[in-house]
Amino acid sequence: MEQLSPTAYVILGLVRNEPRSGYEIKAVVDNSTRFFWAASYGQIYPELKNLAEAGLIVGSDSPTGGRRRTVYEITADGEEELRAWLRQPPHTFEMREEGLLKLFFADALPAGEAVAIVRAMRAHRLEVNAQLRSIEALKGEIDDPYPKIVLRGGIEFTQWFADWCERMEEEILAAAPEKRSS
Amino acid sequence: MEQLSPTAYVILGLVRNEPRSGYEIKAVVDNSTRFFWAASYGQIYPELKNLAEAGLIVGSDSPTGGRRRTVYEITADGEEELRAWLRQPPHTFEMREEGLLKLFFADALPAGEAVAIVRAMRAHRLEVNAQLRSIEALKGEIDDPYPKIVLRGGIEFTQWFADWCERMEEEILAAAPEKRSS
DNA sequence: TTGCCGATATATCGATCTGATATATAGTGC
DNA sequence: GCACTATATATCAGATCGATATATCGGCAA
Repeated sequence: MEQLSPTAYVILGLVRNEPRSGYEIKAVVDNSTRFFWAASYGQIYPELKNLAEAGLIVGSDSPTGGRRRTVYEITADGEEELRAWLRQPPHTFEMREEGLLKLFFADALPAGEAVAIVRAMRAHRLEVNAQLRSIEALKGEIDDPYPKIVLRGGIEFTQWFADWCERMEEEILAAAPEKRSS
Repeated sequence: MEQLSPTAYVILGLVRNEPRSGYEIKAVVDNSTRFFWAASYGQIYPELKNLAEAGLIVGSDSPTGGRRRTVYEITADGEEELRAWLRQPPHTFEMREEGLLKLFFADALPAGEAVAIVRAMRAHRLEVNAQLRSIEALKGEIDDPYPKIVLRGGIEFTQWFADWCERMEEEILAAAPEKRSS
């Protein structure tokens, strides 16, 4: 166990307060960390085994009727490992935005078609913004303040990005005014 | 050639106006699209072969002394493929921010230690902001407006993010005022 | 002029990660 | 009884990353 991946710490963090199955972890990730750190089954299940083998979590069988089910909870070693990671400076900062990539190369299109790209980006960001707002509405009662801070950050960011797209649309139209319509 | 990856279009876009070697493509990516779409040698060289095989680019030997060197340029088919992609709505929007992940789980740390996380995020964003500004200073003369728009977007975004970190630092300190020092 | 360093150039590989798919069972609605 | 969805685990091809290997070139300093 030389070095855990950030995804391993997602799991550690999510089983810290309550025991969870791999399926539940995936579901929670898809409603929370997904927006800045996604995880797929292909990562979660093997990682649960690694972490259990390393003694950072322990699994226990907890079947629902005839359907097998293993829930994991964190160990004292796991808690220590999680805190140690939290105290290290973060290393990974990545963004993949196909829309910005298209905008970057928009010169290859006839003048005026670039607005469609910023409009698509704006629409997508507003959609995510709405998703995050509905998550916020659901989670009003939780006491842990940090997930709330991060969630509000996501809401503010998607709004900022959408506004930037709007400004860029105007700027592009100002340079190619013949496409003002539509 | 069922479906090209966005990285393939990065290559198509970058060899569109001037012939470039794989090495040059990597260097240009690292100073431009890296901030929203990175590419490694492990992608670029195999992809150059795929694209050449598909007839979207053509390579020609252009050695420097005894050092072999292959530069690629786009074909008419490649230009068509690039434009067709630009007209499709973007699909990929991903972000991996280890700092936000740590902030999300900061409740596992003693009160007050969360400020270190937002400070580290802020410092990193300001660093990237400075990098982008120096790139902007170098590229003042280029006429293609779209890379400039994207670059300014990156500058504004990193600034916005740094400011958000600052606001969150104040908010966290307001909740745990005993850590005001340092 | 020799030696070293950094830039140019191509290539590869293990590890990670994604997205899709496969296989079951449980519960719900009709 | 049937269809459908949710729960639960698992796997795999392909994409990607980060690091490393190999080799040549140009410049510069001892």
